[in-house]
Amino acid sequence: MTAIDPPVTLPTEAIQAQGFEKARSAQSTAVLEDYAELIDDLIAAGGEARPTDIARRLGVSHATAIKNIARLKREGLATSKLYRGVFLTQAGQDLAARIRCRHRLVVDLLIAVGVPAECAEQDAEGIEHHVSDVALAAFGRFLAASCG
Amino acid sequence: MTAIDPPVTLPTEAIQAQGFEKARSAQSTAVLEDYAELIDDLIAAGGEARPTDIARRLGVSHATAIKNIARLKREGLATSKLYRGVFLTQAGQDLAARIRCRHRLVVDLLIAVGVPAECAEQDAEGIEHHVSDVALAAFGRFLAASCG
DNA sequence: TCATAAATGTAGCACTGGCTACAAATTATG
DNA sequence: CATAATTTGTAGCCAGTGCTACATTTATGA
Repeated sequence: MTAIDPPVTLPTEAIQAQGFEKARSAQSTAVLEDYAELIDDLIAAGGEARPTDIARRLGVSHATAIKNIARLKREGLATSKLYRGVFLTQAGQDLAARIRCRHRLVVDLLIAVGVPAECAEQDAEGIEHHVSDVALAAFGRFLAASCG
Repeated sequence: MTAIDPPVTLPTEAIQAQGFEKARSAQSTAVLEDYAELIDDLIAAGGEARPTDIARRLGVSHATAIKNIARLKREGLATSKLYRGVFLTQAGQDLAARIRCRHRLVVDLLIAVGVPAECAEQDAEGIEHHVSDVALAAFGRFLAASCG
């Protein structure tokens, strides 16, 4: 294996900091995005999104799920009443739609460059929150060109 | 714009939870990885890595940088003495090398599918921590095939 | 119906990673 | 050399996201 040398010259501090800042900012909304998309999926698949199901699908405790659902409500993305299921507001549904689109494109691109499907699906879960609109557009063009 | 329907059937809870779990786990090490790579770069470029420079390049306060450097030391990835620069242990250097390799591959792949270079560089900062070894290998094969 | 199970919600804790403000040390400068 | 500026470090705060443990409500079934 060939060693990879560090760059002799670094990017400017401002440019580099901008990249890290974007990554941190993306991370802070990643949870909201995951929940919105999952709730939308659950409602579409079974008519309801219950905290326990959400928790199981995310692999967290139900208490954690409820706490994050509360944040969704604070941000105006979801609604719920005591001991009832969770629903998305219009803003929440819009967000879910954007995220789903993003998710599909990322998965398709990964598969197009040779990543096994199951792996693509799992990696996309972490990657999708960090793909900018510019990159996303490029993904779309690449896929259109490569597979019609 | 065509609407994208949610999937009628969802993946099993276990599989889906696994993807989210991987993303969370990747995130928890992302900070360590960023610091290790940056420290390595700074030392290579200028012979030393000072907390203030690290902070500026990451776009955080120096206090935050110092706190995270402390975590690097706790995890055995870096060393430093009072009022001296930061250095990487062998483990830290190994980590930095892996991350750099990963970073390069991600940037190259993004560029290969049509993402503008500056955008690729910034998006990679968030994406790189979520690319599995399997996907990384696929990236390498794709790049080798597409541009020799 | 009433007891039990399941689901939902609440409270409190830990860790991470931001921040500002202040203190100490080092470096630069007049 | 003494003072000022920079750098480094510390302390304390907040928000986010996990967790367990306990309380409450709803659903199930004997």
